[in-house]
Amino acid sequence: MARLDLLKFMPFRLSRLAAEVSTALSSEYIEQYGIDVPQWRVLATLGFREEPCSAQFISQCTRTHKSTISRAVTELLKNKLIERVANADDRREFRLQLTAKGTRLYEELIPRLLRREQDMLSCLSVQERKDFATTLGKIEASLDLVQTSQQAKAKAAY
Amino acid sequence: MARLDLLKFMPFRLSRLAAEVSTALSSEYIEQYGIDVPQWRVLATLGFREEPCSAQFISQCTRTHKSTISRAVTELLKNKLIERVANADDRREFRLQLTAKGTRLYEELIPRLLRREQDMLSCLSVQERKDFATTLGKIEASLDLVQTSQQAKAKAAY
DNA sequence: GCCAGATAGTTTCACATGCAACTATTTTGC
DNA sequence: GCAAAATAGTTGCATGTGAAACTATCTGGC
Repeated sequence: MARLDLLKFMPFRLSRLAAEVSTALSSEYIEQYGIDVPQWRVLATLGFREEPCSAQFISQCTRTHKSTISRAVTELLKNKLIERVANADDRREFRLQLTAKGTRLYEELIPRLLRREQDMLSCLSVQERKDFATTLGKIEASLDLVQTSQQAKAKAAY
Repeated sequence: MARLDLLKFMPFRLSRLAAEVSTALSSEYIEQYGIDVPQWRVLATLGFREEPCSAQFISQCTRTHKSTISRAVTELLKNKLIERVANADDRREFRLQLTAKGTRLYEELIPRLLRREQDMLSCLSVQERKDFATTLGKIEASLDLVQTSQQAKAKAAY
């Protein structure tokens, strides 16, 4: 009879690990700034990219449902952490960018989150971390998870 | 100015990967058997362990909230996939076990899920898989995620 | 033996999220 | 140039989940 040890089953382990890591990390911005995970993803995308982005773009590259992004954007606008400008070329679309306040928050948050990430990986050697990242990359690629705006467009064109 | 590429940020990558893997996998039992993830976790625990388990035990070793497990158990009982027997030693607790029907479903499901897991890891060499599992184990251990019934009890005793 | 606190399990509540329908706009095919 | 299809974004709805309150039972201190 086939048996399966849940604790050694990769999908379960990933799910459990991701949940734990996410909880540990999000406490950093939820408690202190009242920002939730979708809002953080919007800020992270806008802070990293140079130019303003559309909600659609953020949705695609964070792989977060567009309604979730829409609600996160609404909240961030209300708190004046981001602002949006109409796009003359396409009036369905808005360009989103960080406000000065949003940029300050972003710059305050990033070093702390990067430190937390390093803390969580501190149980690994430098080589192990590299290998782990590489392996994750292979799995992501095989599941077609590596989504850039270019690929998103290419896909849509299919 | 510190920047953070979400696509290279481990917490985000784990979250995205876990979600994708979970969706890909759960279609195997959701569509065909109408079983959701918490229900699957209950079945997997009961099928793997020899003896009947309490809901509490399942909750701890799957790290799933007890109310979620409670609801999954209710549903599984309704569908006669598991049964519960009163525990004479402690009448607050019920011992849960698979019914014949539940065992059949379990035995049908396991090989298919294991095959899916292997498919998802097929992009890795044997050595890479081993290393990946080892690395996950280290991170889990450092986050104190490796929960056995013994550890759970030891913790509770603190 | 009894009472306070712990524990197993259930249920209520609040809330986050995905889906689908919707509006407004743009693009495509003819 | 116009109708049909596609797209950006919003919103209503259904559902799943965690926190907390609750019931029933057990345990430990005295």
